[in-house]
Amino acid sequence: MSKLLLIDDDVELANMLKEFLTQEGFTVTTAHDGLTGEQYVLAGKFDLVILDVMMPGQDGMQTLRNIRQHSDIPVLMLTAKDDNEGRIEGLEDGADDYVQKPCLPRELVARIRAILRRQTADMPKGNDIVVGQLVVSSERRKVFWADKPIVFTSTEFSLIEILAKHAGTIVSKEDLSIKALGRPLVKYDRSIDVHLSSIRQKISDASGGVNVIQTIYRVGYQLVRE
Amino acid sequence: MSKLLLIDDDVELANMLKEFLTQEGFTVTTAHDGLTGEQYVLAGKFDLVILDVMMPGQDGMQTLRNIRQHSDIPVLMLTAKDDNEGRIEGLEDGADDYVQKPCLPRELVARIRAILRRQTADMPKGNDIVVGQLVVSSERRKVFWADKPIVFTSTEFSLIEILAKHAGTIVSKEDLSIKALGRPLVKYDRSIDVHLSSIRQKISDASGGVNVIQTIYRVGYQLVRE
DNA sequence: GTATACTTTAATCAAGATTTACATTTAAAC
DNA sequence: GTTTAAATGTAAATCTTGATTAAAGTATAC
Repeated sequence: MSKLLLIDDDVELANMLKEFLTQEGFTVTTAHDGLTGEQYVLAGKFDLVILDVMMPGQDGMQTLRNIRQHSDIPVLMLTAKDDNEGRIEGLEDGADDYVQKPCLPRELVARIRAILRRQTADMPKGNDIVVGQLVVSSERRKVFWADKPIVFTSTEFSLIEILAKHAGTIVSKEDLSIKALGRPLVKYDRSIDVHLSSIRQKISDASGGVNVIQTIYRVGYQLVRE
Repeated sequence: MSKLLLIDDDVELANMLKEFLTQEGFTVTTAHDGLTGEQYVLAGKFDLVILDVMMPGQDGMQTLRNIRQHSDIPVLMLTAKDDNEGRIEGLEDGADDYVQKPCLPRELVARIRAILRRQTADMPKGNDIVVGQLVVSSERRKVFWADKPIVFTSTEFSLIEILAKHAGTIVSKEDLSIKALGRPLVKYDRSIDVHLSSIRQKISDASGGVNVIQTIYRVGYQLVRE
């Protein structure tokens, strides 16, 4: 069954949830602060993380960002009532869903199952993302155009990987910066533009002039399905 | 059950703890100074070390560093109240957790179990880590490429072991330094680079030109499954 | 002590990321 | 339509990080 990591400073609540989730057939590990949680994510092979937003020390948002530096694991956030700002912030930083605290365990389970289902549906074979002729292998960090390898640098790969994951939808430049470069976009920062330029060049060379990355002025970029 | 090594100069306290931990199902060996403790670590097959920071002669920090030269065994440190500096220093030097003295035996047991659980999550099957043609035997501290042994130094082994444990995911250079060398990465520190260079050379020689260690620029390294 | 194996530092080169600079495009205001 | 300010594309310069080799420092065994 699926392995969950529960990060919450409230030990009592965590144990209660753990008990309930275990009964539902999940394997649950708990961590009671953000830093420990992060280490667990890197070490253990979990399928999903449940992360409390409000924690002393390193809070949930920061933990989420740190986790996203290294891992694409689905994250479900536990948030205080009506914290819509945090909700939006978290979704931008890569959270997969939200549940309000205090929560009905049953709802929590339903959302966990929904995310896990979505996850496995998203990625059919291995970890390869296929968009038309373009194949992005997250596992090997390699990219192909119709089986022909394209050599990308590390940052270029991160960018095309993000675009490929969200193929068909628009990703903001801000998002690209945070997720691929690990820092927010500042004024006059042209890094993303330059990297995208190189990526387009390389894909164009490999494909014979195809441009799969579309610019949406003042909104972002999207990888188009041919 | 798990075998613990308790290193503490306070004979009376040590015996008390030993008794309690034994009742909890652990097998406990005691040492009353750092040097003796170190020898025990190297000699015996322990699962975890409980180490007092304040000891006459060689103190706990030094003992920890010495242990980390040769072993990745989990270490839980016993520290004086509010010694946050030492706490940070110790974590940087590779301690797995902290407990304040005087401590509730029950909390100690909980933390021991937490560390051991985390540890076993790291190593799911047997003790040999197999990644493609590469076999890393933690027990014997030996490495093979398709049954052909490769001779690694102690540090090289620690590095490839860590990478193998996290095969398929990225490990930061900072993490490698802390876990393999037992110290944080400082500016202009090229040690990890040099060791990785040697490791690559040896694996390449043994395999006939294969490079299994991938660099992710400014992020870290990962062992790829071929 | 001396020899040996190992680790770290130093130095150099190569690869990658970011900034700069300028051309071009876009959308809105007039 | 024309103008304008902001946003984007891209080439080149600059800065940062990684790879590799050799040399210097450390520890260990004999």
